[in-house]
Amino acid sequence: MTYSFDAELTPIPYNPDSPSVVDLSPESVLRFELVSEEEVPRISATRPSHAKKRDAGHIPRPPNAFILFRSSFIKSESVPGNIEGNHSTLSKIIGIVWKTLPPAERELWEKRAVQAQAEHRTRYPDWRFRPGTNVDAIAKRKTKDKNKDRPPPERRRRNPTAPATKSL
DNA sequence: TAGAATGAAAG
DNA sequence: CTTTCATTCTA
Repeated sequence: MTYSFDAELTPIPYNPDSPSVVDLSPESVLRFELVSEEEVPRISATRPSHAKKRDAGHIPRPPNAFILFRSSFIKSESVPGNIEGNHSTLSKIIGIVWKTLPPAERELWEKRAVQAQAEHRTRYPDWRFRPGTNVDAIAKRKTKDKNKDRPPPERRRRNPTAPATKSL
């Protein structure tokens, strides 16, 4: 058996001080930043994360490759706000772009996600993804428990893959 | 074991 | 609202 491996499999230069693995990302170009001290009160390490009002100290999950890509995409101002400032639509577009991304780039983002995970894990070694620890989730759970007899309305997400009456 | 669900960004 | 991915949870 002869397996052929790509000789250009990027050895991943693990440099603690080297932020970029491959200068293929737009961030590498984002070297200058016009940050007005006036505009920046003292955000310190407080992440903008406005996803949901969480108690201070809530540790957000590490971003996925897609999330990183989307953030970079929007940050890159690829789509001027005057064209579309709605992230809902942007997400759709970026989603398509993501699908059209070349495998190489996709892997690149994946590696970035892995790095983010590693960093996150280093910062919060004991952190763990715990879905259902939020009040919202708990409330939903209770609701489900009450209505556990009746299946919830089909969620408009993903495709149901028709179970095809699975008789057990 | 496999599917469901939640959570992440962000304006 | 919307995306995809990852991790967790439940049946």
